[in-house]
Amino acid sequence: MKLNEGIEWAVHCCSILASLPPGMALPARKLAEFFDLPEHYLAKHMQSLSQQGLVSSSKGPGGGYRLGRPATEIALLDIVLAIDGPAPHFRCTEIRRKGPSGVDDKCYGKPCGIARAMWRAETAWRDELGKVSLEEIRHTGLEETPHEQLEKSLAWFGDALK
Amino acid sequence: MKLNEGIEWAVHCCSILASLPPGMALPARKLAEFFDLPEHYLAKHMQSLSQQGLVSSSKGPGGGYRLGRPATEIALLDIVLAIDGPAPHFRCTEIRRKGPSGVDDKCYGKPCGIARAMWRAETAWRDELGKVSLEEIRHTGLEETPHEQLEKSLAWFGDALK
DNA sequence: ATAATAACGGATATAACATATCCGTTATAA
DNA sequence: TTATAACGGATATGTTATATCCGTTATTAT
Repeated sequence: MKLNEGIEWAVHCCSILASLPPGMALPARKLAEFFDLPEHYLAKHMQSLSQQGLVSSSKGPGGGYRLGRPATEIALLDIVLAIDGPAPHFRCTEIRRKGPSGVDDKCYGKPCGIARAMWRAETAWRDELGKVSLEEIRHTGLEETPHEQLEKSLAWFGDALK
Repeated sequence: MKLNEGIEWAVHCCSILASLPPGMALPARKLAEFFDLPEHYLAKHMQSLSQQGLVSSSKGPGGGYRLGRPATEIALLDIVLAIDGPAPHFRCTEIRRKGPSGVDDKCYGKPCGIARAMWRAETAWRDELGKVSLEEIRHTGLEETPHEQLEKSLAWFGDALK
């Protein structure tokens, strides 16, 4: 199993948006260029973020994306779910009911113990993602970005936002 | 993202094997029949379990699969990894290094904070799966299986093991 | 010995999903 | 009026999961 690559893209893009001067917006085109990503496909992911309210969008020249709420109030989990969708990764198909020994559906109460255990693990995963704020991501990212890259980025965005 | 359906199959099958009288083995054919699963495909998954030592196999008539070690010493995590493979779900493609502002690879020390956060969540997931033993799965399963199904199952396996 | 069973590995076919592009539409700013 | 940019829908492509089939080897029962 592999997580959607768009998750990595979306988190990085949100982190950039979190560092944007208030009032400014970045179009998907610029974000794609900055990370060397396929423009149209990234645009699709940005639309998913927009639908969830994580970013707000404005059309037309000078338009683009900005954060939909403060970076302290966006969890890594929010971004992951926006891209990956809300469905649990483990899907119980109730094979315990199938086959020659299965009995009527109404004999089974709660979901089977195997599914419950798998879902508990998924809850632990989500909880961990829920603890991380976009602000933390942004801060750590800034701290750990090489100086040279930081300068190049500032210059590039300076030009881009002209 | 969706987890391999074979995980559900494998855990259920292991749970059956854990209830098998010592010395007995069940062929993939019988397991597939019992859960109404595609025989050859299930056989592939059983081979994965075998490669990891979770089950041991014996060829020829009367042969089949049995647990490779006591159910108390097999974690749900072991089964999940045997089927799903050891690779992490989140794969960092290092897009931070790409694009016009990226700098030389050796300027980047540890993996980026986003990947680290994603991997922390995955560790939480694995930890939770590591806490659950096959013996617990088996016990819970037995307790929650409808009486009628239990009787049918015993009869069916009785015939099957003749 | 011979026949039947069953795991095993490799090759292949099919279905589902992720990845990626394209197009027409709408909104908006210059 | 023109250019920009988000948006939604349709489509193409690639990759992975699902599923089957085959020949081989080991083993048991006849």
